[in-house]
Amino acid sequence: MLVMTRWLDPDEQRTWRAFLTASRALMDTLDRELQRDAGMPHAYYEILVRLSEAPDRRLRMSELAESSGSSRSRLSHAVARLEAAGWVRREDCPTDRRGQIAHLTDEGFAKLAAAAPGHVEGVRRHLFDPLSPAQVEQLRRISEVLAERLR
Amino acid sequence: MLVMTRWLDPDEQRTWRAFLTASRALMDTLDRELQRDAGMPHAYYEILVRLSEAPDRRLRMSELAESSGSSRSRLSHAVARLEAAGWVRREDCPTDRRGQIAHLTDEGFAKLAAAAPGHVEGVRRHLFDPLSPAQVEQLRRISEVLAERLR
DNA sequence: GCGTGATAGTTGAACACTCAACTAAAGCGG
DNA sequence: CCGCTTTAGTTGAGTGTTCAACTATCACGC
Repeated sequence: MLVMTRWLDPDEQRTWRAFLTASRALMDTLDRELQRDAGMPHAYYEILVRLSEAPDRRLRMSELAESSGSSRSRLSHAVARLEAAGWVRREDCPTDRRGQIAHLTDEGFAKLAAAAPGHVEGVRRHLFDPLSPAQVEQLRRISEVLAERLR
Repeated sequence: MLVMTRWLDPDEQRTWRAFLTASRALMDTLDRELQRDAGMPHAYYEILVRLSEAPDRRLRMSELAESSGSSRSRLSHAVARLEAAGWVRREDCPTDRRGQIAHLTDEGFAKLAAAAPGHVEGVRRHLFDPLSPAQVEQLRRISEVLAERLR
C-alpha cells in the first residue's frame, strides 16, 4: 500500500487533543454526577428521557435504541436493568410479533423528574456557562455537521 | 430547596443533543475502527501514544494517567493488560519507592506505528474533513475553554 | 403457500470501567 | 526521629459495553 498518511499538522493535533480532553472530561463528569445523585449512568438517563418524550411514554426497542444512540444489544441489557429497577416495563407489540415496546412506568417518570434538575444544572455549569453565545451557536453547527456525516 | 432549575431553552436543547449525538458517534466509530484494525480500544491507544512521546518512552504511572485522561485505577488495569500483551513493561522508580514507571517496549512501539496511519485517517475522515477551517478553529477554542474549566 | 433473506430482539462470554478499600512509602510538624 | 497525613499505585467486586451467535417473525418473489 503506497498510500501516504495525511498526518495531522500541529494545529490539527492541538485541536484533536483539546477536543478529546474536553469531551471526555465533560462526559465523565456528567456521568459521575448522575451516578452519584441519581444512581444511574448517563446512558440510562438518556433512555428514560427519550421514553418520557414519546407518545404515551412508549417506544419500540429499535426506535429507542436509535434515538438514545445505543446499540440494540446495549439497549436490551440496559432495559433489562431498568425493568428490574421498576422504571421501565416491556410489552409485546400488537402489530409485530417480533417487537417489544418499552414503557416508562410512573416510578420511572418520577425518578427522571427527580434527577433532571441536577443533571440540567450540570450541563449548564460544565458546557453552556463557560461558552459565549457565539460559541454555543458554533458548537451546534459543528455538532450537526459531524452527526450528519456519521449517521 | 426553592432553587429554580434553569432549564435548557429549545436552542440549547438542540445544541446539547447534537453535541451528544456527534461526540458519541465519533468516539464510538473511532473506537470500533481501532478495535477492528488494531485490536485495542481507543483508551489503550491513547496510553501508547503518550508513552511514545515521553523521553525514553517512559512515564510515571500518575503522569501517564494524567496525560491520557485515565483514572489511576483505570490505568492500572489497562497497563496490566498492555503488559500482558508485551507492549508495555513496568519498572520500579529509582527515586520514589512507591512509584512505578511504565515503559513502551519495541513491540509496543511497532504496534502503535502500525495502528497510527489508519487511526489518523479515521480522525481526518470523521472529524476534520467535514468541517471548514473556520469551524476547526472554533472547535479548538471551544474545547480549550471547556477543558480548562473542567480540569 | 413456500422458501429465502432481512429484521427485531435477546443472550452469554469476554472485556473495560468505577468505586471503595487496601498496602506501602513519602512528607512534614514538632 | 516519631506520629500523622498525604500520595502512589493496586486490587476485587460490581456494573456496563461489545461482539457474535442465536431465535423468532416478517416480507417478498415466485
